[in-house]
Amino acid sequence: MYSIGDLSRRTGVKIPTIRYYEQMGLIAAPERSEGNQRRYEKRELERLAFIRHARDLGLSIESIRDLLALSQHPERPCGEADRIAKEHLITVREKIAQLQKLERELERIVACNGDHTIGDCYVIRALADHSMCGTDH
Amino acid sequence: MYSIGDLSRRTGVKIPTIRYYEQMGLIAAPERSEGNQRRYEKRELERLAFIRHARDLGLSIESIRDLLALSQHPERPCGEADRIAKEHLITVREKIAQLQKLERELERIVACNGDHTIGDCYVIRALADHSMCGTDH
DNA sequence: TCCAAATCTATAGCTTCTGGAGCATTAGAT
DNA sequence: ATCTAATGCTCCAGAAGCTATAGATTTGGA
Repeated sequence: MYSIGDLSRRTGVKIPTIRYYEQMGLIAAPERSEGNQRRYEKRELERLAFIRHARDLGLSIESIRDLLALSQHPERPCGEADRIAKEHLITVREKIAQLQKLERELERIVACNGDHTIGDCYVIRALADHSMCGTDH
Repeated sequence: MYSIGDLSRRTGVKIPTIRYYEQMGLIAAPERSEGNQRRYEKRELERLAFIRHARDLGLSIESIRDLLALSQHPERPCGEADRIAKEHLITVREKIAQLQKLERELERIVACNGDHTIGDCYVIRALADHSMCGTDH
């Protein structure tokens, strides 16, 4: 039996976050001690670790809910789980591409060395005038 | 004189967002028409375009507030503006690196082709068992 | 037994918007 | 001048995913 604090330490999920996940229905409401404190079993530790890992990978609460539901049915085909992961991979790749565009833009903007005044600062001017951009965004 | 709708069309910032920026103090409360509608000048159009551009580059409202304050003082040295942009570039690069780690992880996980069952699905197992990961996160 | 640490509930706040309800104003056509 | 469709107003709630606070209670160890 783990207290909520134990669970938090073992999974790295903060205590209020565990309670939040319970509220969101990602984990079931656990048994309570005589004094009404949450008491968890190993099963719930594993489930929370699963959630933590998926969150670390950037999956949304919604996707995780779906994956957890799927994992309750080991006999079903896994195409759906595969689809969720693949879809997420696509969004991750899009995000990377987007950020790399920003990186290039910022690199150009930051080329100013800070030894002059705001009046002719490239950072400020570049932000004020979109037409100075190299890429579209 | 622009109405809020004009401003929105010209800058690509949605109307409620413009009102939100006003509330947040990024743009000043403009003049009003007799009937209490917002009426903007070119100055405010430019300021909003600046904000839009900076947001597109991912700068926080706080950073933008600072940059706008700086731009009011063209005679001051621009080291601070430079610092804000450089700092942002660093966080962008960190985000990219983080996402690339996730990309590699997801690529490995997704290698499953969806033609079997949940019971032995690599997606599900990889999420359940952190030790299957190639990288730390 | 006593006390500090942990936990409880309920609620509000964070960030950056976005959307809706219900009503008022405006611009353009007639 | 009048009508009407589009636009604007304020206020409030919600989205995502937590985080923090307050004030009360429970727990575990000395």
